[in-house]
Amino acid sequence: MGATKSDFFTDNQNELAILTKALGHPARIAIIEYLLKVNACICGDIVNELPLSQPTVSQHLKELKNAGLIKGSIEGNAICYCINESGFEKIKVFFQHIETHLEKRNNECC
Amino acid sequence: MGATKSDFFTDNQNELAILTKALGHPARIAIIEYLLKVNACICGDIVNELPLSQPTVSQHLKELKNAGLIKGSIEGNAICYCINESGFEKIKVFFQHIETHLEKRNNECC
DNA sequence: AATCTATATCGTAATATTGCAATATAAAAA
DNA sequence: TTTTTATATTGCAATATTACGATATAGATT
Repeated sequence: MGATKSDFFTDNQNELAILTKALGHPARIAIIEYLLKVNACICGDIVNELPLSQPTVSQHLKELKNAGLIKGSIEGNAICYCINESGFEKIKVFFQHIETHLEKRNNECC
Repeated sequence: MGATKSDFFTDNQNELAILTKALGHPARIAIIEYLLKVNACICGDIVNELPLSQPTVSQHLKELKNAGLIKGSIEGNAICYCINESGFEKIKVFFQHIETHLEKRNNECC
């Protein structure tokens, strides 16, 4: 027990959960917001920006990258990070789906 | 160690993290999708729909409710659950913010 | 009142996440 | 080549999440 029963859910449900879970931490929201502001930066910039140690920031970056929300490219001895649009595109589709449903039914809730 | 340093982030960052974190599990994505489909239902319906026990479903519903993504109203001895639009509205604003930024900068990434 | 139905809560085990010091890796600069 | 700079990885402790059996709660039904 304790492990998520991913096998019993659809690929789409698991994929969406991975994306939203990756956003489910204030540090990672802050990283995304920072990347939106500066467009691209290196890990050290984020370490200076956030109240977290370098290993912790590196770990959060790894999670965002694994989820497909950011991408990093080697730039000399540093790594340049930026938003990965395709990850956000998938979430966008999900929320558009929600929007459509909510607009149709006029909040005729229980 | 181990606890999230919420105090060091903005209210908005923490709020967004709570909302996205609540969506960060395939069972909870499945619950939201089911609620979109049927508009409103009781806990037992979701238990029949998902491969999870009643206590586990009840716990997931509680998390979605605490995050502000669903709401429940007492209906006899059952509880009727449905989508809470205001929660999704907040996430929508965040993603619109992202959209705007990504459109401006023409993916001139590193 | 006794029973049924529907949910919530408690307790607990398994697992995952968060955070950081210490250390490893690897390219750049001296 | 030694040192500096930038990032990743390892190891570990604290905490949180996931899941469910057992049980509690509370309204409906008989």
